[in-house]
Amino acid sequence: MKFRERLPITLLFPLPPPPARLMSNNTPNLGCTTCRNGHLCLSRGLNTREAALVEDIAHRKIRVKRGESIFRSGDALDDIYAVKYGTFKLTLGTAEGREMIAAFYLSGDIFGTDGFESDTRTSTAIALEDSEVCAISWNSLAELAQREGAIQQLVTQIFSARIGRKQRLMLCIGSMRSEERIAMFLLDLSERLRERGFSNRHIILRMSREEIAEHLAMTLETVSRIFSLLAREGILRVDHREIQILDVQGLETVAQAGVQKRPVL
Amino acid sequence: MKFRERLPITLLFPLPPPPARLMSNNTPNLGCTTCRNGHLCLSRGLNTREAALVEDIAHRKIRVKRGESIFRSGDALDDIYAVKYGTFKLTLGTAEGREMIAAFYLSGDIFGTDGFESDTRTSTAIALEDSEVCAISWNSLAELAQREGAIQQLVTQIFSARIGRKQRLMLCIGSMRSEERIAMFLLDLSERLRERGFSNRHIILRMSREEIAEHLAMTLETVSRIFSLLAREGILRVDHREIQILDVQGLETVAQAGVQKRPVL
DNA sequence: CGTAAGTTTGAGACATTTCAAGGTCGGTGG
DNA sequence: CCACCGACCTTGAAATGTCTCAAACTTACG
Repeated sequence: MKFRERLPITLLFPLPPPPARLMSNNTPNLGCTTCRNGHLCLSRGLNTREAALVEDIAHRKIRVKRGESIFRSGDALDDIYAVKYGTFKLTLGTAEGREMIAAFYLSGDIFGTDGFESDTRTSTAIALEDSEVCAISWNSLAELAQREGAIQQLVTQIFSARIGRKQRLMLCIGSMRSEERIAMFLLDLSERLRERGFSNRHIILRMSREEIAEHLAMTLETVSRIFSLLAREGILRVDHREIQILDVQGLETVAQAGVQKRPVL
Repeated sequence: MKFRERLPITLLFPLPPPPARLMSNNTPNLGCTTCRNGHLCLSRGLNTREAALVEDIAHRKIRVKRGESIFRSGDALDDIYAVKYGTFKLTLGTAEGREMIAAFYLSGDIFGTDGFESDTRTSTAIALEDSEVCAISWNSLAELAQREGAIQQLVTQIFSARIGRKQRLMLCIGSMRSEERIAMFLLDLSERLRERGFSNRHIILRMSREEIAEHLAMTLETVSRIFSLLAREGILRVDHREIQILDVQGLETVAQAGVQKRPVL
């Protein structure tokens, strides 16, 4: 099923597709320097010369349709990716069929950074909507980092931040109740949208209840119940995948302490 | 309370302390090339010349007593560490007081690799027994990696492996029941001990039930109950912190599918 | 209009936590 | 030496949060 905006265009999450003339595969080098994600992506914090170097190795664009994968578990590992526009999920799986979504990636996010110890993908990246990524040859980037200290530092930061993020998610899953996890998830998403220049109060989810559940280690029914609960509390307005955060502070409170049961009068 | 071996010395986990003459702080450069952890640690897969370069920047040794920390959340981030001998736990915490143990590190493990995005520690590393680490200045290592492709590759592998490990733990916590988690934990520990040349059937735990619980996102009571259960099933022999794996295959089965309730005849 | 996919809601089942009590071990001091 | 203490571990019973199963509903779409 194809997802369609049901409202007049509200500038939301994620970035709308660029004009059609840019949509062909192997677009000519458009450049990180002009990319709207520059402040988040691989050229973050670099000077013009350094950014140009990154630009040179990040020119390969790949478009994927909703539901298609960029890489799959078991694939050989050559590239890392930056989301140009769209959204991805990264799924982990075990032999016995347990599954989990390790992360969602928004425009400007870098992904595909695990599995270097075996040169084999251990996860699968799937587009949640029609999307485009910049593919960056890991060898080229490593070579570049070898020559350019600032770029090496940036790569380190990206890896290190990735570890930190996984750890926070782990802590979230391991120690929070479902309301708290959902609140956390929404606040995180909201913040990331804000960083990308969008409303942080008005979110259109690109993922299903089931995908949220798989990410936060719970069932889709529980996700649904929590959304309803938060809506009843007046913290959210929930209309299918369109979420409005009515009470940010309330949501933060829930994230920290769960919903306080109010005494029945 | 100081932990003491209660059995005739069985060569177990972790490495026994080196002879006393090596125990002073700032030991002269003893060298990764002669270190018994060489095959696991920062010189893994390097040739003699490269290993010597690593050796040059990894000469600083720090001893810590049981319960002391190597670094704490909020500290400035200068070094990464390799465990020379002993065991460490890495604890994460949130402002609201939720806690979790993100990892246990054994001899040869590298730790302290998160927080580079802000140059600030986001976790605390505490020794579970009297231990010693090699401190490696991150700046020196980065500089070295800049010149030596093989070392840069190794650093990448270490970071990437760290991400993979966190992901697997996340999957474990998110999708497994408590018996399965404990079985997984023991199998992982067993395998790591084997890699270090010790018995993989006979384990002396360096961590309390509570610490295992904090690591696997459950309560200490549940940990205790599962140990008892697995002992009743004949899979383990449990005597306080001394664990014998009697039935490896059985344990693997539990890790994959939990304990099957046998019908009451 | 019917179907499929996604979502909501309820009721009962279940795993794990919480609370509480008792047990063991090793160390310490009378 | 023995009694006591604190830290740690074990076990039970009740409480609780989440899951499972089931049904009904919505929306998109042929």
